Amino acid sequence: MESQIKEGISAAFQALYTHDLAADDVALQPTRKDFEGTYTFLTFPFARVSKKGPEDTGNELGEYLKQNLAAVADYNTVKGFLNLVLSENSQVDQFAAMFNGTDIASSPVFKVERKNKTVVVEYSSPNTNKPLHLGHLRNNFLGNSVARILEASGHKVVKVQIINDRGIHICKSMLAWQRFGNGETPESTGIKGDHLVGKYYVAFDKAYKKEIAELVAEGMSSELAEKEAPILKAAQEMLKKWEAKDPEVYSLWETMNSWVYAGFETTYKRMGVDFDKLYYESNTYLIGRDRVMEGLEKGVFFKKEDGSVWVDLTDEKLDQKLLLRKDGTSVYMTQDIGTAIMRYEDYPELSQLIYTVGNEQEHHFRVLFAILKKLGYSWAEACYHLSYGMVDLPEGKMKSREGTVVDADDLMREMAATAKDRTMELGKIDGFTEEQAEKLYSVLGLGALKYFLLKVDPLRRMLFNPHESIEFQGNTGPFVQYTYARIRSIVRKADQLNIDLVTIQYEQIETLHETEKDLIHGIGLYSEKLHLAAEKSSPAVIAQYVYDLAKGYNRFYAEVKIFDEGDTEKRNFHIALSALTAQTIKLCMGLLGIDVPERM
RNA sequence: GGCCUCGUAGUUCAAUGGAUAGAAUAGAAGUUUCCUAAACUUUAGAUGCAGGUUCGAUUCCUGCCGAGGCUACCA
Repeated sequence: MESQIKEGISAAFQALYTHDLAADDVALQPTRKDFEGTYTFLTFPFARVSKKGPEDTGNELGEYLKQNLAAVADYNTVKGFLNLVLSENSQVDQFAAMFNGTDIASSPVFKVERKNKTVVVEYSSPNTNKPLHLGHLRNNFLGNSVARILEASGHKVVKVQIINDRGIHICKSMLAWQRFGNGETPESTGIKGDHLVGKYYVAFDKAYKKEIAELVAEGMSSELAEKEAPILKAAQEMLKKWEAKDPEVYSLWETMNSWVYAGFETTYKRMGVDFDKLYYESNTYLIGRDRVMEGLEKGVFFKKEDGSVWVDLTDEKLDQKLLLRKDGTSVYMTQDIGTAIMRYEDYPELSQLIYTVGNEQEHHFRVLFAILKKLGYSWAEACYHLSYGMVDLPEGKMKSREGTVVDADDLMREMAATAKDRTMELGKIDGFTEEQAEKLYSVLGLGALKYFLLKVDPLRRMLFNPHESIEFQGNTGPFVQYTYARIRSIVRKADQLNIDLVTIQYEQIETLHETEKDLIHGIGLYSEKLHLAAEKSSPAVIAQYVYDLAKGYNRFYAEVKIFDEGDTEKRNFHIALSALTAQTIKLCMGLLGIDVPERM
């Protein structure tokens, strides 16, 4: 539809002003609600071409389109705004072309052109010393949704994560467990593995702070005390032993990590995210170290007197960066270099490598990409940091050591509980089995949470109030889910009545309700929105779109009698339009990783 | 100090340089005779401040004020 109009405007410029304006260069925008029309064309920039005022230009173009384009039934011009009113015929045609019964995949609007490109999308990538929290939820939902969006746009997508399983943080948990753990295990305590390990991370911090306080009391400066606290020294010693593969340390490390992985697995499953390939820092840091040593030999990097290895990025205005400590151990950057190289070796055909990581690490990734480039990897250009804003609480930033984090497992559980309360109040689970009801609560709670976190532009930092943020009314996941469930109810009824949606006589439908026009137009925007979302790596585009669609449907639902309609073809059309809307909603919610219920 | 984000209704979010700045929520008033009121309708309410570019600025530029992040031999 849109391309028809663009062609028409292009032709009009040729016919009226003998001016070349490629159809692709015609910019159309949606007509504002207060004016009649569907598409609006701005004539301000073309006053020079037409040698007339914007309003006259609009009138001339409008008249030409009305005469020569069947789709344009009428027009109106306000200042430089040419509003085009579509003919009802053309809109019915547009619907007929989009609707293909229940077989959505074969519908032209939803058809996907497979591109021969592989995109690697990284997300989650937690440390293994503590459980996942609210920040990880935004990360996982965002990365997973972007992967789905790219997949739906025709790319081959590989979902990966780097598991930060080595380093000083896990040594802290290990040390604390050794000293204070009394042999506790997830089995012995009934505590989920990731939470148990997290408990000892907190215990370490407590002991560390206590030691600092004691040293300061003995007269040491707090700055020095932070470095000299014996328990920290012991953790650093443990890291060295780990890198030397000391059997006792290594075995404890394997045990505690396995607890954490079992815990993460449960959480991911509940979140509805998964991965195609996992990378472990304990493997990649070795590659990173080798490549750094190679770079050192080639003179890309340099060594300081104390033996530490650095890269000089002052030419890129990025300062110097440490790559290997003087004791030879690796830092975060070292392993990230190795991870990137491994990924490229695993997927040499990749055209993009997306890192879903918070905006606090923007500097880190600028440095990483600059280093990869300096090492001569042409694919460094294909690396992209999908940065997103932090999730803040009303009292400020979440701090895991101060216990102000919102735990992912707790939050998901609470969401489902709220969904249950709400559903019970409304008395909507007649005929549900216990199992179906529980499933529904989980779908609704998770839908509310995912939608809440995804509807905001990723770049923005956002506020999460645990007690107020998640609603089930208005611009929310459950609102969209409810709209879907309502339509499914209609389609079930139509099935019972043996209504045939495939052989609708569209030529008998001569008039359309305003809400029907809006819906047809809205559904037609799907592929445009999908591409925009892919281009911007922004699920928020999809969330806004599907909300508008659902809202439009609810208006239709309230204003149009769907079954109670004398004209059989019209009735069938109402149902078909409902069915196509439901299909579109399901598809969009799928892009966000949100399930839709058949009943609620 | 330097670099990077961001300041929109009471609150949480929208707005490729375009019309009278959209939603949701909280507030006020309504809607239940096909289909699910987790819905629909009406109403009131906002661009931090000061300049500049433009026919036109929430959007681009400059300065100021305010919030956050980065600037680790943490990850």
